[in-house]
Amino acid sequence: MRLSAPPSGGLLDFALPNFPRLSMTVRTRFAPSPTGFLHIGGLRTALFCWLYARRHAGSFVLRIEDTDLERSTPEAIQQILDGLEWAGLEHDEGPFYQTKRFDRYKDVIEELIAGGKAYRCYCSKEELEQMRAQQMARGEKPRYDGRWRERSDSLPGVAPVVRFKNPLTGEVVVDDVVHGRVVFQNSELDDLIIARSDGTPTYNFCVVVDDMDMQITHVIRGDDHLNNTPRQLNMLLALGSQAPVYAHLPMILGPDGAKLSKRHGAVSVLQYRDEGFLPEAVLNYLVRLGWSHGDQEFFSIEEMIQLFDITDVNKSASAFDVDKLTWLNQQHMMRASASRIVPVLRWHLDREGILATDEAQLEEIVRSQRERAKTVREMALNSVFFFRAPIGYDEKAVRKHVTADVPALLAEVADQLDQLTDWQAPAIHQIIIRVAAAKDLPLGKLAQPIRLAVCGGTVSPPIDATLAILGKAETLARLSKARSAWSA
RNA sequence: GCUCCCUUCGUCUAGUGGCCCAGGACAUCGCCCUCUCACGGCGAGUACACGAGUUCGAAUCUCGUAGGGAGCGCCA
Repeated sequence: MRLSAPPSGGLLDFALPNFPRLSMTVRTRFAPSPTGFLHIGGLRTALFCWLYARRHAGSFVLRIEDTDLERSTPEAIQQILDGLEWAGLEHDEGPFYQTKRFDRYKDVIEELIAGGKAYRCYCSKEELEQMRAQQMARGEKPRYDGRWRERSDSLPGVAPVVRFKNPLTGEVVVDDVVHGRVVFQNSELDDLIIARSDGTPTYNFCVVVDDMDMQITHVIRGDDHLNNTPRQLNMLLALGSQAPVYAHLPMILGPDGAKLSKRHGAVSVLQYRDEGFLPEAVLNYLVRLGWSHGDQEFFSIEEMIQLFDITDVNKSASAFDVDKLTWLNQQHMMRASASRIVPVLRWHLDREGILATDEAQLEEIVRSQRERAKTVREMALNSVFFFRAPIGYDEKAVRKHVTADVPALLAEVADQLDQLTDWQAPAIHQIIIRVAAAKDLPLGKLAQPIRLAVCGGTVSPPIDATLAILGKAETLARLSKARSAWSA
């Protein structure tokens, strides 16, 4: 049985705790909490989950962990959805919202209490705080001491929390795909709260119920969760479920090696889109953080799917390096088909207030600009002159390149270009070198003034290609305008 | 404080006992190409955290030390 995506917003009722797993179809999930934007770390986790599911023809489930009613926002949910969509990490099921599954959690909690596997605790927050403070003072690990574990009475007027009865002895073994065998002593764990005094379930508990209900086979997440795993495993076992495969990914650090946080280098993945990065480049960069395939640096999405394996993932954290991302971005721009880049370029031009409609011209721009731009945004910025005549000329460049003979030289070139019927780069090239040769000038002495005249600056694709894209009429108009500006 | 995790060039990494006085990539620097800017080519410097042990032989195995990180919440 495969679960198909239920109609959006519908209450999920595929709660099948003891339902035997009928197939070994891989099922991964990405489970962000919507308390902020999706950043690069979250995207990498999502990518690994997605790749693993794709590689094994499994399902990638999206689950929104919004049990923290205080901090979850609809805007954050939308941001996450937009980020994943931009990256192309489409999910097969979901998004499922934990807030829509409260009834299910409540049932499981009751089941646990009835089975003697959980109990109500009437401690006040103050009481717990005091307990922790005392333990810390004694140099002990702060943890709940189980004072209500064996009680069955209640405190009138006090709303209790529900705690999971964690085993007191023995050990929990997490066979992690990335970290290997990690052993935890149950004596180090305490009875964690699974339902707050207002009745709402807590994170660690919801995760367990969801992973079980959604029949997740591979839990791939950040290794900041490694410490949570033994608790979750104990609950899973108490619910009679079998454990999924765990893979705890190393964290991504900021450029300086410090933890990536909101105020420290972490930005929304959508910002990378705005800065002109291609999603496939960002994914390529991310897949190489903690994973490698020999010396290969460049991966298409297809190659990633084909080659990625969770068992090859590294254990150590890695620092985010924009320079390498930028290099990869250019590599992807250069290797992609021009038609792949055109819509992105158009989007960035649009943001500059330029409405570009000529598809063929845009393709030419991509072809001539992509090796001189590291991002599509940079490409757009460098290409503005194709759409808008320069409003002025780079002064320093004028001083350097516009000598007394330049106006006459431009007139000569303009005359010859005017005769040209075949407005193509090779023919334009012939004219320019012919004029330069006739005047016994190196090509640069002529190309730079022309460039300055049509672009306003000294940077552009090769001059023949530039003029070819610009078109005959526009080229002649700009040459004429520059000539009069420089004749004075 | 306690528990758990991590440690190869500045950065991402290759490396699973001899092929490694450590390979690739980004970045840096130099040279070449060149109509600008790039792309591209060639080259240079830079790393096995430290200490013991096992072994004929260790980046690779073991132990310890140091450093970094995570968790210990009625946050996720």
